[in-house]
Amino acid sequence: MSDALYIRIAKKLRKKILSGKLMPDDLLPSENELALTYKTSRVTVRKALDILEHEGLVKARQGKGYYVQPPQHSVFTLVFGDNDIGGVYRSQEVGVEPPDGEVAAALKLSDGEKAVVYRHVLLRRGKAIAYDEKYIPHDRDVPGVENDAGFADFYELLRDRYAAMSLRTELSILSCAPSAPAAEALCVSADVPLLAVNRLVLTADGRPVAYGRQYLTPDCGPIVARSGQFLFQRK
Amino acid sequence: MSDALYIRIAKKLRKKILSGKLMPDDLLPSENELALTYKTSRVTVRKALDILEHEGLVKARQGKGYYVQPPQHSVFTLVFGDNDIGGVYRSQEVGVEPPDGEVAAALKLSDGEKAVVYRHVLLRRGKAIAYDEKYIPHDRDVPGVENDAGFADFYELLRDRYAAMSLRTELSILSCAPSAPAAEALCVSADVPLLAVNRLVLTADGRPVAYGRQYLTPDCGPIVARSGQFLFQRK
DNA sequence: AAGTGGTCTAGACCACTTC
DNA sequence: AAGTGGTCTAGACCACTTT
Repeated sequence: MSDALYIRIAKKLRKKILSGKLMPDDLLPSENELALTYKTSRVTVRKALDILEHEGLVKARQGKGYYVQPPQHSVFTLVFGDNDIGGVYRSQEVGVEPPDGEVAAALKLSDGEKAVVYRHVLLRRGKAIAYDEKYIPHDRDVPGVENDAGFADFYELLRDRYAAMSLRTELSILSCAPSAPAAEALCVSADVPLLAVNRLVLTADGRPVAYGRQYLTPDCGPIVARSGQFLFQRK
Repeated sequence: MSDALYIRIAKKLRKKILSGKLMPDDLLPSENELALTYKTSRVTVRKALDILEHEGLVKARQGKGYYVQPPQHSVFTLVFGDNDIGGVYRSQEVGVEPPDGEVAAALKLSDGEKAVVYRHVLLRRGKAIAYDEKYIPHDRDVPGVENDAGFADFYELLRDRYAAMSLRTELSILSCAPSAPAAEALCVSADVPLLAVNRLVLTADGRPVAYGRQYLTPDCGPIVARSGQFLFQRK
């Protein structure tokens, strides 16, 4: 191991925790003890412990010490792009419409307000496997209908109006029978169960700015999530 | 703000990024510049930048500087417990069975090997809203059938054999029509689309140790995921 | 050569917990 | 009072990138 010292210390402690040598709620050696053990400074030991704390393996309590945390078996990371089911998008239509009730509620539109709609069908090997609808509140000041040829994800569509870093999304996943337009676009009968993925895009302060619905056929395969929080690469 | 200095610095920089004052791929001031600006040491500035790097807002490049990262709009955090759909669990049956093909494949069981099965129905306000099956490879050495009265999650069932911290789980979410036993247990007809959540529990080195299937009726509501990585509480 | 981040030290003082 | 983690300093040297 030619890692930095604090990486090596973190690895050794992590191994003890993952192997069960240190069990949940156990107390780790104190920072001073670890500094003596590894013949280093307290600062370096703290860097190692910070890593484990970020990974959720350990929690520091002032005046007490570092405790091994019980595992978070209910937290999963799901990678699911607006635009990465895999396949070719074919634009179905773009237009300005009065939205249906679900969309109006999600976007908090009042009566009479309209939305720009982008509808696409996703093809894989020539077969329709998903149907995608995107709704953005219609704003007379903004040229609403753009990019009707290619496929754009939400953040491209909203780029001119919102800083990319300021938006977040809530996904809702449910099972449903296809709606009439979806059944037609996907060429499936009404009894094929589809996976519906609804996407609500919000500003940092919670105002809805866009709403999307995707209907996935069984050909898309399952949506997969892995336990553990997403960790940004720490070399 | 009576936060620590490094927290205050992180907040100011974070605000500039989220508001769009600093855009993706922009270069932040160097550590030395920031140390001068905030009249502090390089170490304290680094602590602030570390936070932003963990949040994925910024990335350090040696010899160059800190760059604002493009947003990760495809990464979501899903909280979905083995046992927290909400409601009361009623044990249906516990037994040792030859598993069906899907289960045998997931658990990599060879022909003739059996599995301990736990079946439960989840009730909410007296109504069946979910059906739950758990499979654990049958091992003669281990008392397989235990806890048949109450409901136990996977990590309780596996606690005696595996250190809690050493296991991870993969979820697969898909839409399906109910299987015959599920339809019967849930009292739904075969054309109600259900959400199926399959759960594969693995050791750290990838050996499967348990498999579960949950069938959720529309009454369970959608599965919800939020964009952004799960951040362990950093006070 | 000069500037950047990456690692590390040997202190200091504070706030909190336990005895 | 003694031990714990929390914050902060003022240096040092290294590796990498740019000029």
